[in-house]
Formats: sequence, C-alpha cells, structure tokens
Amino acid sequence: MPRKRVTLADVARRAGLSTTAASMILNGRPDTRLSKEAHERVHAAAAELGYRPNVAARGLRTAKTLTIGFVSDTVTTTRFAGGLIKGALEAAEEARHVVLLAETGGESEREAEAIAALLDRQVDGIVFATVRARELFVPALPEGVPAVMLNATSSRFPATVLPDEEPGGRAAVRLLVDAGHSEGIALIGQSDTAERDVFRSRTIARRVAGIRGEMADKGLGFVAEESIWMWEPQHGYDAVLDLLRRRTDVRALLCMNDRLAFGAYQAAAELGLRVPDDLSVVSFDDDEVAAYLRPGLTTIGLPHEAMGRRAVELLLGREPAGEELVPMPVVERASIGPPRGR
Amino acid sequence: MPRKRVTLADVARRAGLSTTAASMILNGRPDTRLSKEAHERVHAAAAELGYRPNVAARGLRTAKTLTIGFVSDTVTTTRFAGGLIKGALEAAEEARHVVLLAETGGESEREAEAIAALLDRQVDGIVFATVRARELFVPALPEGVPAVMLNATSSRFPATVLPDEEPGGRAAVRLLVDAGHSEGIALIGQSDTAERDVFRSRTIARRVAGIRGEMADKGLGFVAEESIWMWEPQHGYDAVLDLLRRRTDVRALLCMNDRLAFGAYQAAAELGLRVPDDLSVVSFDDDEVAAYLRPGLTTIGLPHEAMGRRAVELLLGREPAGEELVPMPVVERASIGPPRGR
DNA sequence: TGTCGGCGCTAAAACCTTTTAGCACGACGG
DNA sequence: CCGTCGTGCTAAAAGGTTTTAGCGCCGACA
Repeated sequence: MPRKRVTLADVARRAGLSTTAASMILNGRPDTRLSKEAHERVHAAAAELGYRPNVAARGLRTAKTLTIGFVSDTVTTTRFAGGLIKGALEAAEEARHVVLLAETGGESEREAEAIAALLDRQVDGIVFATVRARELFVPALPEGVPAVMLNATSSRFPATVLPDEEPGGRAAVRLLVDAGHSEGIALIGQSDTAERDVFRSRTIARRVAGIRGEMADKGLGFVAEESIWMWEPQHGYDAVLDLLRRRTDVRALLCMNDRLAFGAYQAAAELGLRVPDDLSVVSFDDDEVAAYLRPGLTTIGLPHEAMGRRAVELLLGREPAGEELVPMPVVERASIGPPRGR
Repeated sequence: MPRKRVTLADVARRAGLSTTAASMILNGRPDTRLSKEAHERVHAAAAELGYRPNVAARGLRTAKTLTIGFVSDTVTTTRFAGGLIKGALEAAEEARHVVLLAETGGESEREAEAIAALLDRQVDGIVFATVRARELFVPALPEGVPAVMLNATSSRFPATVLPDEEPGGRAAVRLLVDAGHSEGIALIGQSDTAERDVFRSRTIARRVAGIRGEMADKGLGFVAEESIWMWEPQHGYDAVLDLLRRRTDVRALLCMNDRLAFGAYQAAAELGLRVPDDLSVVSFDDDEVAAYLRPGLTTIGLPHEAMGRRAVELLLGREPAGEELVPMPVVERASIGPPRGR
C-alpha cells in the first residue's frame, strides 16, 4: 500500500495539466472542451496512480458526502432491525452510498445526540427506523436534509415505508378459509372487547382491520379471542393452553405473531394435539423460528429487507414523499391442514 | 432549524477574535496563552450560536474523522452480527465516534469495494467481523489505519477478539457432571472419528478441545458422538431421533449449538421423553430460541455484545495488539437435571 | 546597550476538492 | 482593421477547520 494517499494534484501533475482540468475530466463534466488527448492522459494517470477521490474533501465543497444516516431504536432485539438494515445497505451500495449507523435505544436524548453526530458528518439524508412500528417524534432537521421513516411514522416527515398490513391480515384469514376452516377459528393476541381504544400501533391496527374485514366478508366470526399484551412465547403458551382446555371446538389459531405461535405449538404438544392434524396455525412475521418449528409454520412475512431497500431508494430518489406500503409475502409451510374433529 | 450551519468564523466574529483563537479555545489546547475573557467570550458565542464543528472539514486537516468502519460478512443471518454491532456501536458512542457499516456477503470483490468506500471517507480504523469465526483474507490497508478482527482471524492483523471457547467447552461438561451425569452423555454435532482433520474453525476447535479436556480430566467418555455438518434444527432433529431410537442409555446431550438443541428437543418430544427428567440438554450460543424453549435451555453463551465492544476499544485504544479472549457466560435455565433411568 | 523571552493574539498555509472567472490566441465576419 | 467568438486551458476562490509562523510591544537580564 502506498505510504501516502494519491491526490488529484498528483494525477494532474503526472498528466501535465491543472487540477481543474483533471477534476473536470474525471467527473465527466459535459460542457467542457478539453482535448481528447487531455482526457486520455488524465485517465491514464489516474489509473496508473490508483487515484481515488477524497470524499471528505469533495463533500466539503459540494455538500454531498454520499453517506446516509440510519438511526434505529434498537438494532439487536430479534433480528428484525437486521433485515431493515440489510435492505438499506444493499440499496445504498447500489447507489454508491455508504451508511452511518446509530442506535438510540428509544431514548430521545441519545437520539438527539445521534442525529447531531450524523449531521456533523454531513450526511445526505437520514432514515429513522423503529423495530415496533410506532409514531416517532423526530426533531427538525436543517433544511436540505431529507428524512424517511421506516416502519415508523412522524408528523414532521411524510415519507414513510410500512408493511402493507391490511391485505396481509386478509391473506392470513384466507389461508384458513381456503383450507376449509369456517368454524372454530380463534384469534390469539388481540381482542377487540378487551382492548377497545387501546393503541398498539398503526400497523397492527391495520392488520386487525384486514383480519376482521376478511372474516366479515366471508360471513365468519371467531370462536374465541385471547388478549395478550406481550407477544412472547411464554404468554402464547399460557393463553393457548388455557383456551384449549376450556374449549374443545377450536380447530385453527390465527396468531398475531410467530412467537405467540411458537408458544401455541408448545401448548398443543402439551395436550397431545398435532399440528396441523388437530389444529391449524397461521401467524405473522416470518420470524427465524417459523422455519425451525415442526411442522414449519405458515406465516405472513414482514418484508423487512424490501422495506429497508425501499426506504433508501425513497431517500435518494427525488420522488414525491408519501406513505409507501410494501406487500407482505405469504410464506406457506405446513401448519395448515383441513379441519378435523377432535 | 437555522438555514445555514454556523461556522467557526461566525463564532470568532461574534467573539471579536480570529478563527485561530476560537479554534484553540474550543479545542482546549493547553499551551495557549489566550486571556481568560477571550475564553469566556468564545464559549459564550459558541453556546449562543449553537456552534458544532464541521467534522468533515476538521478531518480534512487532522486526518481524523471520529469515524470507524465495521465490515462484516453478513449482518442479518440469525441476530449474531446484531450483538457484535450493538456492542461496537455502544463503545464507539462512548468514545464519541460513529460507525460506518458495510456488508460484504463474504464476497471478496464486495469486500474490496467496501474497504475502498470506507477509506475514501477517511475512517480512523476498521473492524472486520465474521458471523462464523474464520480466517479472513484482508487486503493491506494504508498505513496509519488500524484494524481489528472480530470473531475472525487474519494473518495480517494480529489484533483479534474471540470468544474464550476452551473454558466454555469445559463449563458445559462441568454443568452435566455437577448435576450427577457420568455415563450416557452424547456429543451432538461433532465426532472426532468422522471429522478427523476437517477444519471447522479455530474457535470450534478450541471448544471441542475444552469439552474433551474436561471429559478426560473427569475420567469420562461419550457414549456416542453424532457428526452433523449443518448445525440447524432439522439436522439436530434427525440425528437425535436416530440416536435415541438406537440407544436407550443416553441420559444427557451436549449439543454444539442451540439450534441443534432445538432439534433435539423436538426429537425428544417425538419419543415422549421429557427434558430434563428423561434427558438433560446443554449447548452453546445462547441463541434467541434458547429462552423460548420449554423448559428453558441451559447454554454457554456467545458474548457477542462484549466482543463487539472490546473490538472497538482495542481499535481506538493504543494498547498493543494481540488475541483477546472474551469469557463465555454460563446461562443456566432448566434443561439439566439429575440422571434418571428410562 | 543589545538581546531575549513572555504576552496575547493573528495572517496565512495546509488539507483536497470543485467551481468560477478569465487568459491568450487565432480565426472569422463585417 | 476592428470586434467577436471559439478553443483549450488555468489561476484563484471557496468550503471549514487546524497548525505554523510571527508581529509588536515590554520588561528583564547580561
């Protein structure tokens, strides 16, 4: 490796031209009238010396750093944020951008710190992501710095990328109906009567609306609705175990997420019920565990990677901002079967 | 938000001093002999204007950007990298640094691209991480740019952070022995006879050495060793199901990772065996699923977060480089019990 | 009497790039 | 012969910071 980084001046010197000329040629400015051979000499010199422009110096002049900031509340819990980040990273890479990562842990003080740190580095834009879709209060940014919300919303920034939950909810119901279920379907994790007027999140509300809408369209109703606050396996286990002991007419479970479904599997096993023979299960997220379960869990996936990608495309593109809904994929595995007596 | 960013010149002007003076005062240079009141005026002006130094411009002069690069092969598979990144992020934040993330997917071409992109942004150092600990071929970096390997090794860079696998392996064995197991212990995922001379990774080799060392010290041997290539639930399930059908004297499973243990749980359930009454299980990683299983899986954790943190501390500190081993925590849950007949 | 160092500060260079303004020169139209 | 235009290129400024070199004055010291 060279001792010193080679600079534009080095290239220009070697080509026998001014740095201005070298700059213009390397940046392919259209209106210039430098000679053919000047072009050749500069390109040759740059190649021979292995010249790479200093992005920091360029940024100083142009106020563009080819760098975007990604601030999320949590990067680690589950691998949710991982998918968002991966998609963002890929889209950024394609646009020859690079991403600065910052984590806030949900604390607004750290968030302010993080934003300032990013701004100090002259980022070209910022995407704000949350792991559980929610309204985020984001301080104003200096003008000229665009922002897009990822799996979150903000009154300040209209550009938003969210999963398209309503059709997702409908799809889940349809999977059960198409398999022949019409009675004995229980909803796990959400109960309108128990949670009336409680705010979970905008996206969850839409998911529920989709589910109820599709049930209504088919003229169906749930045989039971279990309200669960924390959507973790333990609570899914408790609630489903209780439910299945109380009622013997439950044939299918519509779980609000995969971790609840995970607990439901455990409860079913406890009672000697087989999935999907005795009990069909469908849920949401396409979490890592969904593939590990046996039989594999059929689920409506959260399209994290696509969302992350879309967010930076929106940030970098000059499209008018708005709410963008990314379709949720149906991931069919083996947890749904035809209804059977028990 | 202000229309234009306030610059050092603005502060100096308002304080009635030169930018030089303002710079010296704000940076707290020790040898300077500017007056007390000059200090006050400058600090007051900076505070009133909300001045923040332009890190890019400063970096141009000082060749320090308070930015470090984090290049990993995969950011998303499992949430492994997530822990590494989180630790790194926290340590960086404490040192007022910020991290530039790049992903290579393991392809050396993308890696070279990523490194160049980071270097173009004048990062102060780079940490190279892999998800599965392995030797990484890293191209030379320009001098003055330090690097540390995280969960990976490189012949070029001696600074390395790895989990301390040998004691980890010993601890796993000790957990079983302390619970009273001496016979009927099976090793799942690794078989020396089947995999002689096969290279998995440096860390896995040490884990195995620890396991065998401790077994030998206690005068014990495995009742069976199942070689498994892909450490995924499906394969754990297949191997353990087969094993438990073949032999009825297996009382404890030492699994090479939590996903294999997950499969083992499923196999045990299939055969009507209860964990830990009929079968004790211990494994490695403290993966997310370990807490979801019932009973909770006792496991030797991979200290990802501490490793990530240590890596940037090493990168930023001026300590002499070497191999640093981070202790693996014993995470006791409920999957180990006293041996019992079957 | 000459020199030296301390004082409190500043002008200018340096970092690397892009952008603006313009130079010298020849050709060409009127 | 004068003005204009096109050609191929460069000097210099700009962007925001840090660093180096030094200025003008005064008191102390040899």
